[in-house]
Amino acid sequence: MSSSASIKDVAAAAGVSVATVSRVLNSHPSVSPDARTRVLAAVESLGYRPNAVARSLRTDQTRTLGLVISDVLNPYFTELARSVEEEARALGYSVIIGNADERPDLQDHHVQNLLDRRIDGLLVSPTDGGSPLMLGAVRAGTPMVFVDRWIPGVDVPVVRSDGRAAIRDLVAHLHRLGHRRLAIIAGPAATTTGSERVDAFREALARYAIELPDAYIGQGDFQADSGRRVTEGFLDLPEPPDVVFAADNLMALGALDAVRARGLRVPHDIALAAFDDIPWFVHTDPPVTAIAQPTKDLGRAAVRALVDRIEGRVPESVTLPAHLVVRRSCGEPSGPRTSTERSTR
Amino acid sequence: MSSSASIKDVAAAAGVSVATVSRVLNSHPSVSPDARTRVLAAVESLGYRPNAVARSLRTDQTRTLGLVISDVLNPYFTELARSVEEEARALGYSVIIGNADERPDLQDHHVQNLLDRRIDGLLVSPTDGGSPLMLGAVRAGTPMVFVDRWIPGVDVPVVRSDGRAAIRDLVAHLHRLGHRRLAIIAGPAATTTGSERVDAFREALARYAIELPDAYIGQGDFQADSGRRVTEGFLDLPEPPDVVFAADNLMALGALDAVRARGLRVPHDIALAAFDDIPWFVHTDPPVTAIAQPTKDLGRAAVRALVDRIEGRVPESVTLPAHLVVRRSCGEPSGPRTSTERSTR
DNA sequence: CTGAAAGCGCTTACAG
DNA sequence: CTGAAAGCGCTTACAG
Repeated sequence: MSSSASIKDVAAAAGVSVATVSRVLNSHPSVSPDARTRVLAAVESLGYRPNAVARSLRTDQTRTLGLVISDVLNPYFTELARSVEEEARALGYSVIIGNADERPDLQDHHVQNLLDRRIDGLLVSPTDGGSPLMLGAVRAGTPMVFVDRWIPGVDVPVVRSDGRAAIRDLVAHLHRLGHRRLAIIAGPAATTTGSERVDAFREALARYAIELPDAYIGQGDFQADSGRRVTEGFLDLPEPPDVVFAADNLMALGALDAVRARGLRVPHDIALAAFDDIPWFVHTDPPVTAIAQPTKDLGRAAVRALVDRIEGRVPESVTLPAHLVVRRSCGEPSGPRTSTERSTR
Repeated sequence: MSSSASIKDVAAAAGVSVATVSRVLNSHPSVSPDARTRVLAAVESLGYRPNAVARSLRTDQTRTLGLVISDVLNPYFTELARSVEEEARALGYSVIIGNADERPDLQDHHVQNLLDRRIDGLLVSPTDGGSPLMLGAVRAGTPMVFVDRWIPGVDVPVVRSDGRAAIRDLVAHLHRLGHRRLAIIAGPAATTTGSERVDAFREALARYAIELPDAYIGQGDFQADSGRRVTEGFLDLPEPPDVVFAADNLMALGALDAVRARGLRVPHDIALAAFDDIPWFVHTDPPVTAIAQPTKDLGRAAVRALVDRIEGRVPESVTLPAHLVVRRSCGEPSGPRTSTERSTR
């Protein structure tokens, strides 16, 4: 219960002023070797650790980044969060994660909390089109970078991956396998990834003169339950689709649940593909064809952009390509169904 | 770039002293209705938000909890972290997560960082037997609670689940299916969950007069790669096991990778079971039999214990039971192999 | 009910 | 190279 030593205690023990202690702690050049030695000895023997709270108040920097993501339980965001933390640590920053759970109100709660704690910068993957709070923070000059999703019309660097080419590849793959009735489980239209993936899908279909009727666009929210619900709707259609493309991996999980609950089989009865690849997709029944993002690189790039901004350099937006990973959930890649265990990648 | 308003600005705008502003902000009873109204109006019009850093320095509390877990990428810990954050938020605390990645040095880094930031209390799932830093923090009186894993001989409340009964059920299930050569992929012996699960497994086997030879104990580290490596070793044995029980879900993933790489089939060639259940296990090929922990409840209980400790009440250790979820990865539950899609739970 | 003042633990011009 | 002093933005006895 020994309340920890303060800089005063160290100064007293070393026989110097607190200013000198502070200088050696911050490796300020003008300290005599003798003073330095005595201070270091005192620090050691007292087990002194500077109070980061006091330092932050004084210097007006917390060396902390805030990360507000849509859903920690989504393996994509978990990996993103991990990569963010690693890069931040390498650059001398800590990160506080806020989980918005796809709820704008929770997102605002976390943004406000992070701002109150005076984080040096904010990384956010917005759940919606931008609340007054978020827009206010941007206007107030809070260093910010959007990652994965962004808010159109707001002047903030964006680090994301472009899935258009991969979605074209996916549609080509599906078309080659003979699928013509293609449906999508979309994310919320208020998110960029929600609307972009639908747009890219529609454009890719157009190349084959295939329409994307409204009945084949299911409105999900990036969480498993919505994937389940939407898929049930598709299966109830007079003319169900041949393929369901889930705009994220959790909705794909929900789709699998729904298909299985009906006693149907993938890809025999209905094919499935997902945006965002995860390790488990190799082992699902069947292995799931997915579009993989360079998640680690995105996290790293986002932190670098934010730290550039914080430290007065010019941050850059970054767009990295995603790529298609073909497995067996849309049918056998070649000819009639065989038992080949093909693992592309 | 408007540097945010301070309490002084509010006081000036409201025509009162900063003390009065502070009082209304902290809902101190003795403030006149008139003063309160003027302060609130000033707060509103200036968009004032108290500086949490300054408040923390003054009150010596940050309303922040630290959570140091072994591996965020492990879905079990992700769910635990989420539950911890939810309960903490409900009680008015924020949480900073440190990811130790099963490395004692990283664990120490995070503990030190959290301590420097003066978190009010620490929740930890220790990666090892306890570093001098961790033991020192306990001795210094840092409010602490262990969750999932703990350090023997250290007087800190523990919130965890007891897998013994579930492991007995698992072994009974395996025995009933005719399996006699049972192997385990263990976690690090330095962790309690690492050693306990092996002990419980050995004890359960003893009830059937089955030995657990050293060759059937593979040393893993709770991460996927080790599960892969250990499983390869098992398969190379002159007499490979009938069943592999992975002590966590990531090592089970690695085991599946290894089995598939050999072109073998679960459960036909080798059966598989895992500690820690995850949603994907329903959809793997085959669905994986697993032991499920009440993860959400553990997170909640851990936060409550820690907050009890922080706020001067007496914290209690909590042990919750885990339970077996039978699926198809150990063979058909009844009679010869059928195609029944049984989903227990 | 209210304000002036001290103080939380630091850092940093300023003067020497 | 060093120390005294101011100040970061709050809270809280203390006195009135």
